[in-house]
Amino acid sequence: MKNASICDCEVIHQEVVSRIQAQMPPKADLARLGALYKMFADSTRINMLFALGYGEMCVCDLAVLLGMTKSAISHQLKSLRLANLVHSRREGQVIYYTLADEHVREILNMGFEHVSE
Amino acid sequence: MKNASICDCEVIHQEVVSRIQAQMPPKADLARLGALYKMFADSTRINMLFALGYGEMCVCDLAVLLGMTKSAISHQLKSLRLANLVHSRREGQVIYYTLADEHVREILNMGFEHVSE
DNA sequence: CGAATAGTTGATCAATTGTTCAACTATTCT
DNA sequence: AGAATAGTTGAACAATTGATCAACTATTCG
Repeated sequence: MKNASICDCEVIHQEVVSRIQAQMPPKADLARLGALYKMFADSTRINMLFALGYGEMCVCDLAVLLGMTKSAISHQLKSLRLANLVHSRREGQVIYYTLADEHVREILNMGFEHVSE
Repeated sequence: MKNASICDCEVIHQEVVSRIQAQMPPKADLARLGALYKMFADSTRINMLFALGYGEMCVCDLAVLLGMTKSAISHQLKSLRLANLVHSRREGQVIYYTLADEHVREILNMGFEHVSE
Protein backbone atom coordinates (compact mmCIF):
# COMPACT_ATOMS: atom_id res chain seq x y z
CA MET A 1 0.00 0.00 0.00
CA LYS A 2 2.22 2.81 -1.21
CA ASN A 3 -0.24 5.56 -0.39
CA ALA A 4 -0.79 4.53 3.21
CA SER A 5 1.28 7.41 4.50
CA ILE A 6 -0.85 10.13 2.97
CA CYS A 7 -4.23 8.50 2.39
CA ASP A 8 -5.94 5.54 4.02
CA CYS A 9 -8.49 5.17 1.22
CA GLU A 10 -8.73 1.95 -0.73
CA VAL A 11 -10.73 3.33 -3.61
CA ILE A 12 -7.98 5.34 -5.23
CA HIS A 13 -8.57 5.52 -8.96
CA GLN A 14 -5.01 4.73 -9.84
CA GLU A 15 -5.45 4.92 -13.62
CA VAL A 16 -6.99 8.37 -13.34
CA VAL A 17 -4.33 9.61 -10.94
CA SER A 18 -1.50 8.28 -13.09
CA ARG A 19 -2.93 9.69 -16.29
CA ILE A 20 -3.47 13.12 -14.77
CA GLN A 21 -0.11 13.10 -13.06
CA ALA A 22 1.45 12.64 -16.49
CA GLN A 23 -0.49 15.58 -17.91
CA MET A 24 0.24 18.06 -15.12
CA PRO A 25 2.57 20.93 -16.00
CA PRO A 26 5.86 21.13 -14.06
CA LYS A 27 5.38 22.09 -10.43
CA ALA A 28 7.62 25.12 -10.88
CA ASP A 29 5.33 26.51 -13.58
CA LEU A 30 2.29 26.11 -11.38
CA ALA A 31 4.12 27.80 -8.51
CA ARG A 32 4.90 30.75 -10.79
CA LEU A 33 1.27 30.85 -11.85
CA GLY A 34 0.22 30.99 -8.21
CA ALA A 35 2.66 33.83 -7.65
CA LEU A 36 1.24 35.71 -10.63
CA TYR A 37 -2.33 35.41 -9.39
CA LYS A 38 -1.20 36.50 -5.94
CA MET A 39 -0.58 39.92 -7.45
CA PHE A 40 -4.25 40.12 -8.43
CA ALA A 41 -5.45 38.73 -5.11
CA ASP A 42 -5.69 41.99 -3.24
CA SER A 43 -8.22 44.80 -3.47
CA THR A 44 -5.65 47.55 -3.36
CA ARG A 45 -3.56 46.09 -6.17
CA ILE A 46 -6.67 45.32 -8.24
CA ASN A 47 -7.73 48.94 -7.86
CA MET A 48 -4.28 50.14 -8.85
CA LEU A 49 -4.11 47.90 -11.90
CA PHE A 50 -7.58 48.89 -13.06
CA ALA A 51 -6.76 52.56 -12.59
CA LEU A 52 -3.51 52.23 -14.52
CA GLY A 53 -5.50 50.44 -17.19
CA TYR A 54 -7.28 53.72 -17.84
CA GLY A 55 -4.14 55.82 -18.03
CA GLU A 56 -0.67 56.64 -16.78
CA MET A 57 -0.44 57.94 -13.23
CA CYS A 58 2.15 58.99 -10.71
CA VAL A 59 2.37 57.66 -7.16
CA CYS A 60 0.53 60.65 -5.72
CA ASP A 61 -2.28 60.36 -8.24
CA LEU A 62 -2.84 56.78 -7.19
CA ALA A 63 -2.64 57.73 -3.52
CA VAL A 64 -5.30 60.41 -3.94
CA LEU A 65 -7.48 58.23 -6.15
CA LEU A 66 -7.49 55.35 -3.69
CA GLY A 67 -7.32 57.39 -0.50
CA MET A 68 -4.11 55.74 0.66
CA THR A 69 -0.67 56.95 1.70
CA LYS A 70 2.16 57.28 -0.81
CA SER A 71 4.05 54.70 1.20
CA ALA A 72 1.37 52.05 0.94
CA ILE A 73 1.00 52.71 -2.79
CA SER A 74 4.73 52.62 -3.33
CA HIS A 75 5.10 49.30 -1.54
CA GLN A 76 2.43 47.73 -3.74
CA LEU A 77 3.88 49.29 -6.87
CA LYS A 78 7.17 47.66 -6.04
CA SER A 79 5.52 44.23 -5.90
CA LEU A 80 3.77 44.89 -9.19
CA ARG A 81 7.02 46.08 -10.76
CA LEU A 82 8.91 42.99 -9.60
CA ALA A 83 6.13 40.85 -11.05
CA ASN A 84 6.48 42.75 -14.33
CA LEU A 85 2.88 43.88 -14.28
CA VAL A 86 3.65 47.60 -14.41
CA HIS A 87 6.35 49.78 -15.90
CA SER A 88 7.66 53.10 -14.63
CA ARG A 89 9.32 56.09 -16.16
CA ARG A 90 10.78 59.04 -14.35
CA GLU A 91 10.19 62.64 -15.39
CA GLY A 92 12.01 64.92 -13.00
CA GLN A 93 10.83 64.14 -9.48
CA VAL A 94 7.72 62.41 -10.72
CA ILE A 95 7.58 58.71 -11.54
CA TYR A 96 4.78 57.65 -13.86
CA TYR A 97 3.40 54.14 -13.87
CA THR A 98 1.60 52.22 -16.61
CA LEU A 99 0.41 48.66 -17.17
CA ALA A 100 3.27 46.54 -18.47
CA ASP A 101 1.37 45.05 -21.42
CA GLU A 102 -1.97 44.07 -22.89
CA HIS A 103 -1.75 40.67 -21.27
CA VAL A 104 -2.28 42.23 -17.87
CA ARG A 105 -5.40 43.99 -19.10
CA GLU A 106 -6.68 40.72 -20.58
CA ILE A 107 -6.21 38.87 -17.31
CA LEU A 108 -8.07 41.60 -15.44
CA ASN A 109 -10.94 41.63 -17.91
CA MET A 110 -11.22 37.86 -18.05
CA GLY A 111 -11.69 37.73 -14.29
CA PHE A 112 -14.03 40.71 -14.31
CA GLU A 113 -16.32 38.95 -16.76
CA HIS A 114 -16.51 35.96 -14.45
CA VAL A 115 -17.36 38.20 -11.49
CA SER A 116 -20.06 40.00 -13.51
CA GLU A 117 -21.96 36.68 -13.73
CA MET B 1 -5.61 71.60 -0.23
CA LYS B 2 -8.15 68.83 -0.07
CA ASN B 3 -5.61 66.05 -0.41
CA ALA B 4 -3.34 67.20 2.37
CA SER B 5 -4.45 64.40 4.67
CA ILE B 6 -3.37 61.61 2.38
CA CYS B 7 -0.79 63.17 0.09
CA ASP B 8 1.47 66.15 0.47
CA CYS B 9 2.25 66.38 -3.26
CA GLU B 10 1.42 69.49 -5.21
CA VAL B 11 1.68 67.94 -8.64
CA ILE B 12 -1.47 65.90 -8.54
CA HIS B 13 -2.86 65.54 -12.04
CA GLN B 14 -6.39 66.35 -11.02
CA GLU B 15 -7.93 65.99 -14.49
CA VAL B 16 -6.43 62.52 -14.87
CA VAL B 17 -7.48 61.45 -11.39
CA SER B 18 -11.04 62.72 -11.87
CA ARG B 19 -11.42 61.13 -15.27
CA ILE B 20 -10.13 57.77 -14.07
CA GLN B 21 -12.17 57.91 -10.90
CA ALA B 22 -15.26 58.24 -13.10
CA GLN B 23 -14.27 55.20 -15.16
CA MET B 24 -13.46 52.87 -12.26
CA PRO B 25 -15.88 49.98 -11.70
CA PRO B 26 -17.74 49.91 -8.36
CA LYS B 27 -15.48 49.12 -5.42
CA ALA B 28 -17.60 46.10 -4.53
CA ASP B 29 -16.97 44.56 -7.95
CA LEU B 30 -13.24 45.02 -7.62
CA ALA B 31 -13.34 43.48 -4.16
CA ARG B 32 -15.14 40.45 -5.57
CA LEU B 33 -12.56 40.24 -8.32
CA GLY B 34 -9.81 40.26 -5.72
CA ALA B 35 -11.58 37.48 -3.85
CA LEU B 36 -11.84 35.45 -7.05
CA TYR B 37 -8.13 35.76 -7.81
CA LYS B 38 -7.36 34.86 -4.21
CA MET B 39 -8.61 31.37 -5.04
CA PHE B 40 -5.95 31.08 -7.74
CA ALA B 41 -3.26 32.62 -5.57
CA ASP B 42 -2.03 29.45 -3.93
CA SER B 43 0.07 26.59 -5.27
CA THR B 44 -2.05 23.88 -3.74
CA ARG B 45 -5.29 25.24 -5.17
CA ILE B 46 -3.68 25.87 -8.57
CA ASN B 47 -2.53 22.25 -8.61
CA MET B 48 -5.98 21.04 -7.66
CA LEU B 49 -7.72 23.13 -10.30
CA PHE B 50 -5.29 22.07 -13.01
CA ALA B 51 -5.72 18.44 -12.02
CA LEU B 52 -9.50 18.70 -12.06
CA GLY B 53 -9.17 20.35 -15.44
CA TYR B 54 -7.91 17.02 -16.76
CA GLY B 55 -10.68 14.94 -15.22
CA GLU B 56 -13.03 14.22 -12.35
CA MET B 57 -11.40 13.07 -9.13
CA CYS B 58 -12.33 12.18 -5.57
CA VAL B 59 -10.74 13.69 -2.48
CA CYS B 60 -8.37 10.74 -2.03
CA ASP B 61 -7.23 10.89 -5.64
CA LEU B 62 -6.29 14.52 -5.19
CA ALA B 63 -4.58 13.73 -1.88
CA VAL B 64 -2.45 11.02 -3.47
CA LEU B 65 -1.74 13.06 -6.58
CA LEU B 66 -0.51 16.05 -4.61
CA GLY B 67 1.00 14.19 -1.67
CA MET B 68 -1.21 15.93 0.87
CA THR B 69 -3.63 14.81 3.56
CA LYS B 70 -7.33 14.38 2.85
CA SER B 71 -8.00 17.07 5.42
CA ALA B 72 -5.85 19.67 3.71
CA ILE B 73 -7.42 18.84 0.35
CA SER B 74 -10.90 18.92 1.79
CA HIS B 75 -10.37 22.34 3.34
CA GLN B 76 -9.20 23.77 0.02
CA LEU B 77 -12.03 22.08 -1.86
CA LYS B 78 -14.47 23.77 0.46
CA SER B 79 -13.03 27.19 -0.42
CA LEU B 80 -13.17 26.36 -4.11
CA ARG B 81 -16.75 25.13 -3.76
CA LEU B 82 -17.84 28.28 -1.95
CA ALA B 83 -16.22 30.33 -4.71
CA ASN B 84 -18.15 28.29 -7.27
CA LEU B 85 -15.00 27.12 -9.01
CA VAL B 86 -15.66 23.40 -8.53
CA HIS B 87 -18.74 21.17 -8.35
CA SER B 88 -19.15 17.94 -6.45
CA ARG B 89 -21.33 14.88 -6.78
CA ARG B 90 -21.63 12.03 -4.33
CA GLU B 91 -21.57 8.39 -5.35
CA GLY B 92 -21.89 6.27 -2.25
CA GLN B 93 -19.09 7.19 0.13
CA VAL B 94 -17.08 8.83 -2.60
CA ILE B 95 -17.44 12.48 -3.56
CA TYR B 96 -16.22 13.40 -7.03
CA TYR B 97 -15.08 16.90 -7.89
CA THR B 98 -14.95 18.66 -11.27
CA LEU B 99 -14.27 22.17 -12.51
CA ALA B 100 -17.42 24.27 -12.27
CA ASP B 101 -17.31 25.60 -15.84
CA GLU B 102 -15.19 26.47 -18.84
CA HIS B 103 -14.60 29.94 -17.51
CA VAL B 104 -12.40 28.53 -14.77
CA ARG B 105 -10.33 26.68 -17.34
CA GLU B 106 -10.00 29.85 -19.40
CA ILE B 107 -8.77 31.88 -16.45
CA LEU B 108 -6.18 29.21 -15.65
CA ASN B 109 -4.95 29.03 -19.24
CA MET B 110 -4.83 32.79 -19.66
CA GLY B 111 -2.53 33.09 -16.66
CA PHE B 112 -0.50 30.09 -17.73
CA GLU B 113 0.22 31.70 -21.07
CA HIS B 114 1.54 34.78 -19.35
CA VAL B 115 3.79 32.68 -17.13
CA SER B 116 5.13 30.74 -20.13
CA GLU B 117 6.57 34.03 -21.47
C1' DC C 1 -27.07 -2.71 14.88
C1' DG C 2 -21.85 -2.18 14.63
C1' DA C 3 -17.54 -1.86 12.01
C1' DA C 4 -15.18 0.17 8.29
C1' DT C 5 -14.34 3.74 4.90
C1' DA C 6 -14.72 8.59 2.62
C1' DG C 7 -15.00 12.97 3.70
C1' DT C 8 -15.76 17.24 6.69
C1' DT C 9 -14.95 20.35 10.42
C1' DG C 10 -12.99 23.36 14.18
C1' DA C 11 -9.11 24.64 16.88
C1' DT C 12 -4.37 25.59 16.87
C1' DC C 13 -0.01 27.28 15.31
C1' DA C 14 3.47 28.98 12.17
C1' DA C 15 4.10 31.63 8.14
C1' DT C 16 2.76 35.25 5.07
C1' DT C 17 0.72 39.62 4.07
C1' DG C 18 -0.67 44.71 4.06
C1' DT C 19 -0.40 49.14 6.34
C1' DT C 20 1.87 52.51 9.09
C1' DC C 21 5.64 55.22 10.66
C1' DA C 22 10.00 57.32 10.40
C1' DA C 23 14.01 57.77 8.01
C1' DC C 24 15.98 57.64 3.82
C1' DT C 25 17.35 58.81 -1.53
C1' DA C 26 16.73 61.44 -5.79
C1' DT C 27 15.61 65.40 -8.26
C1' DT C 28 14.64 70.35 -8.88
C1' DC C 29 14.97 75.20 -7.84
C1' DT C 30 17.02 79.27 -5.74
C1' DA D 1 25.19 74.31 -1.19
C1' DG D 2 20.48 74.16 1.04
C1' DA D 3 15.49 73.75 0.99
C1' DA D 4 11.56 71.59 -0.88
C1' DT D 5 9.13 67.86 -3.16
C1' DA D 6 8.35 62.91 -5.07
C1' DG D 7 9.17 58.58 -4.09
C1' DT D 8 11.39 54.47 -1.67
C1' DT D 9 12.65 51.58 2.08
C1' DG D 10 12.90 48.69 6.44
C1' DA D 11 11.09 47.57 10.86
C1' DA D 12 7.05 46.70 13.45
C1' DC D 13 2.49 45.11 14.18
C1' DA D 14 -2.09 43.32 13.30
C1' DA D 15 -4.71 40.45 10.35
C1' DT D 16 -5.11 36.61 7.28
C1' DT D 17 -3.87 32.24 5.65
C1' DG D 18 -2.68 27.13 5.06
C1' DA D 19 -1.44 22.65 7.14
C1' DT D 20 -2.09 19.55 10.94
C1' DC D 21 -4.47 16.95 14.34
C1' DA D 22 -8.30 14.90 16.48
C1' DA D 23 -12.96 14.41 16.51
C1' DC D 24 -16.81 14.40 13.93
C1' DT D 25 -20.71 12.97 10.07
C1' DA D 26 -22.31 10.10 6.21
C1' DT D 27 -22.54 6.01 3.67
C1' DT D 28 -21.88 1.01 2.87
C1' DC D 29 -21.45 -3.71 4.18
C1' DG D 30 -21.72 -7.70 7.24
